[in-house]
Amino acid sequence: MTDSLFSPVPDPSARQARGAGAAVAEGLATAIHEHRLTPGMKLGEDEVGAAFNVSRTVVRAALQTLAHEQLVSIAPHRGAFVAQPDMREAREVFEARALLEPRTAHSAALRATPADIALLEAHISAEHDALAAGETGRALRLSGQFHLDIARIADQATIAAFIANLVSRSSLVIALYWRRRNAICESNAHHALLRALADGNGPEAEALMKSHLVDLLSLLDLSPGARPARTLAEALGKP
Amino acid sequence: MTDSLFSPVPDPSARQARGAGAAVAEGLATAIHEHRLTPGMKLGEDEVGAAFNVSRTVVRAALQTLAHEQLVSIAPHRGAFVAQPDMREAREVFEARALLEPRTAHSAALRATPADIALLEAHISAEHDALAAGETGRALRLSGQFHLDIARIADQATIAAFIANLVSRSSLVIALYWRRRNAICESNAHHALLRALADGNGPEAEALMKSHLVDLLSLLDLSPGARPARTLAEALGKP
DNA sequence: GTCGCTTTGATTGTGTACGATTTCGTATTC
DNA sequence: GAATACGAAATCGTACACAATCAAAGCGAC
Repeated sequence: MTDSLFSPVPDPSARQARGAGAAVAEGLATAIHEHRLTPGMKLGEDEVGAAFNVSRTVVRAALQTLAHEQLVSIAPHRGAFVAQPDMREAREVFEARALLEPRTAHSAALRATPADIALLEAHISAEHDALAAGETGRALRLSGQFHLDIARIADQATIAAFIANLVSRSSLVIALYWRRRNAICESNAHHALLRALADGNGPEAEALMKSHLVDLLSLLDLSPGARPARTLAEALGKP
Repeated sequence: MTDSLFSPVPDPSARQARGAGAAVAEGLATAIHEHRLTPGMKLGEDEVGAAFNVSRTVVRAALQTLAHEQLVSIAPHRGAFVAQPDMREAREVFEARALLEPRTAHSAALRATPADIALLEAHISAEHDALAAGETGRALRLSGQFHLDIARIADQATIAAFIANLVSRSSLVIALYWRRRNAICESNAHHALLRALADGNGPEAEALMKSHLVDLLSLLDLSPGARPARTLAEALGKP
């Protein structure tokens, strides 16, 4: 059952650094980013190990890695689960992004080379294609990659790492608190951002990024009386 | 030999959550923060395990935790070493702090309760005492704790976690690139900050924090032709 | 029929053993 | 005499096995 989830690993040659543990972590992370693993799902060590054909030792390392990125939460003697950020954490994640990413976009606009622009264009195009093909999971992951690449262009590895963490967690937040399921077609913002970056227009890139993130936050349902997440609905509705 | 380094763990009841691994990580982290473990030192798994009376399994988990916080760097098949951030990373760490902490101080000033102020006062006092007693390591760690507590008062757990990471790494940067060894007596800045926080003066707290961080950065020796760190000098001069 | 306790099952936490890889010391050769 | 190649020791990476712990099922009492 879980084999079908993990076997088509998108990038098998991603990193083999530090053994196979990183590969497992990468596979699980992309599965989470693509919403094939939804918040609250249990990640049993034997189960994951069987899916990746590795032993529990390496699975444990991978889960710990993901726990440090706060993509999974480990309950002592209970196991690892895909994290379920509460509304407070959800708000904080986007607030932190609103604090970090605009200035990063500004820097990126001043440093972007034609090669960078081409890479971003390819990303947007791939995202569009995935969306057209109905693969909303892939589209969502590529959308995150877009933000991540901007941070990388800004050439601030430390802040880029923070943004990578926040983007990952945003995927969980979206899975839990997204309002309208089907409409993720706000790639206009990405197009506008790309234009500002290509023009080297720092202030505009900064403003566009800020408004983009505000828009994203406004599309979340963080009303105080909202559902306490679909913990049981998901856990019981799936198998 | 290493037993003498680790046995007097400052806070044995810190967290026993998630087994003993967290305790080992905490012990190593405080040792690094207090500059008792200096950048470049090797952290052999058996060695650390013997020091804490735990097996390699838990040591490995602890080292991986610290590696994710970038306090130690793990070289495949070589072992774990206390991280040696290069000058670029050193600059980035303080740039990131300058981006995050001022606004956090602003928020903290608006939310600080009398109990919070008392806690900060106690921290400053303890730092002063440690400095007077010649325990520069302890003083340095407490100085970091001061910044961390401000972030906690601001009630932004996500950003506070980032700041905690940056403060930790700052300790490594200071160990490597500090200019004048003996003069760390700039606790005046902390006093002024405390005053602004107690008065609930957000803008002043923000400005003070910013200038404080700029001062700290200016006290580092990040000239391009500086020494390539004291890797061997420290490793050979200590024992 | 429902609540509480006990037992059983499964899963995680930890320790240990074996294999792979690197490194350091030594001997050999140019 | 210096550089290189080889061998041995040490260390890390992974797998497996046992013990501790928790959750749920089974049973009994109210």
